[in-house]
Amino acid sequence: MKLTTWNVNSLNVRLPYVLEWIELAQPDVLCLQETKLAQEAFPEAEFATLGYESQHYGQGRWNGVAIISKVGLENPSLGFAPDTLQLCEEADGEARIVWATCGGVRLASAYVPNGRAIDNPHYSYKLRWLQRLRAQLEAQHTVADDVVIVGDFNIAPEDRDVWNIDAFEGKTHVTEPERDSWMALCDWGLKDVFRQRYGDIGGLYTYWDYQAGRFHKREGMRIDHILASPPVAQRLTWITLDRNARKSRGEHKPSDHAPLTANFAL
DNA sequence: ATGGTAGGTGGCCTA
Repeated sequence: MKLTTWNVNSLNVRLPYVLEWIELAQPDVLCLQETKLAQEAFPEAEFATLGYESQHYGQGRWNGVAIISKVGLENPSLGFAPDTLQLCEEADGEARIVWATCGGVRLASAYVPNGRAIDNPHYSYKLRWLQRLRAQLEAQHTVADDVVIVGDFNIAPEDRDVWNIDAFEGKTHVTEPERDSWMALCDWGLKDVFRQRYGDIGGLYTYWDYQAGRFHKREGMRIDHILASPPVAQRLTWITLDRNARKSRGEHKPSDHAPLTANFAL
């Protein structure tokens, strides 16, 4: 199974680019974040033409996540499961996670809240959101299951996952509570399969800010991730980052994130 | 120390 995660920063703007990329890369499953589309505005037919089923969870304006699959798409579920509500303080009205079973794997496409700033209420929302993700994992799965959570986590797990840790003093994405929330997912049993494959290598990023020429200066962050349960992670054959997709090409303007693709012998 | 850019929206917010 060839599985891709990609924060497209508006599927409305990016659709031609995404369709072209699908034809070139031929993923079995493509998980998107930041579609910024209302539920009814999702271009389901465009993906169906290429042989893919899809499940979108959108609210328009902001957020929006999708799973697009040519290896089946069963038991879709939008948002967090109701039975984990009691484990957290609040319902989540934002369209940030969608689940489906594709090719025998229980998959989630997730767009973790950004956090904005440490003193912003959105930061504590981010931490609670991650807590609830862990709670749902615990409530519904065991580590022996084939479970994969992919998406934009808005967390750089280690210092080498940003271009210069000193530039992040007092900033979100690298704080201890965020990294603790990340570790809680890893402690449950999920594996960061990019890190599994690339060991100690740093300087490999999935996101570059549009501002200040960050991409051209190679100043990025590794914040998009593929987390797999042990039975799936063991079957990783390769994982690759399409950095070229971050470049402008002719008519195409890029997302600020690059697609990350893992292949599993499934 | 600030701003730089991109996208959606509607007379700024989010990233």
